[in-house]
Amino acid sequence: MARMTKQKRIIAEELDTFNTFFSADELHDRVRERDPGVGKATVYRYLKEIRGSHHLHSYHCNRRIVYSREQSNHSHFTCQKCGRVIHFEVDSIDFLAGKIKGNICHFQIDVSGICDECLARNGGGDE
Amino acid sequence: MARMTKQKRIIAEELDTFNTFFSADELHDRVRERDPGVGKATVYRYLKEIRGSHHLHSYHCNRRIVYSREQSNHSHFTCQKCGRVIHFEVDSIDFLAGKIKGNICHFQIDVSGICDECLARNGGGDE
DNA sequence: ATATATTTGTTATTGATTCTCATTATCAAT
DNA sequence: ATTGATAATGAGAATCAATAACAAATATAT
Repeated sequence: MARMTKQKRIIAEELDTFNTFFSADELHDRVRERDPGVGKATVYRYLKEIRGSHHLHSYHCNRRIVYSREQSNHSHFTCQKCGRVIHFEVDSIDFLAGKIKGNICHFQIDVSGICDECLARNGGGDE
Repeated sequence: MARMTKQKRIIAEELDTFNTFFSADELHDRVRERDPGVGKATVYRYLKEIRGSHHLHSYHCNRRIVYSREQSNHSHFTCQKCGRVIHFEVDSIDFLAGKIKGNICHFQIDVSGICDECLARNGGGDE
């Protein structure tokens, strides 16, 4: 069973200062401002420990793990040519009805394709 | 402008032998069966070159890039506790209407939360 | 306070992807 | 067929977030 430690307390408190998405590394930076001795492995371990609870949600974005305190439906469109990422929000999860067996912490929609600008430039790169 | 080469031809042909999702590494393996000299960087470069065309779609899954020849709406639910991944299909993209400015090659929905089994085991890991 | 199981920090690895750069190949125009 | 400009290649190194290993330090129940 998990034990509370000085390090975890600091990490938990600093975690609470984020209002938006953050990475393990960003959190580690804030933690080290208070205690330079805390190793990044400890941060990664703690995040893994509490993710999935209502305190922390995690998901993938551009091959990295990203965290947020609030449940979110942050979704994005990525251009496969130029790599540009455009965020958007989806308000309803009705389309998921009946598909998930479990407790949904959050969802994200990942759309990829060719953005308008790249389409204008070379017709979509399919020539 | 892109030039056709012996290597690209082999890669393109082997790519066609996949009926489902595949990774760059898996493709590299098949390519090397025909020409052991083809480097992995060439495979990665070619995939990057043609992805987004109607010949190849790419998306992320668990911090890796995965490819498919067919457009797909392959979506999944990942349990944040046990890591289990459950795939499902979503038939309509009506809910994306008006949100994307560009040409949609494919989309995926990434749901995360706690699966039924983990919920039964420890109530969601939030204690 | 003692025992013991967990946690920590350091350091080393992993693993997919990208970069480097000298060499080679493509292709349009001679 | 030859050339020249430039794109492509292969081998290996670099990157970079995330993990693993492990000895030393700590927390909690007794």
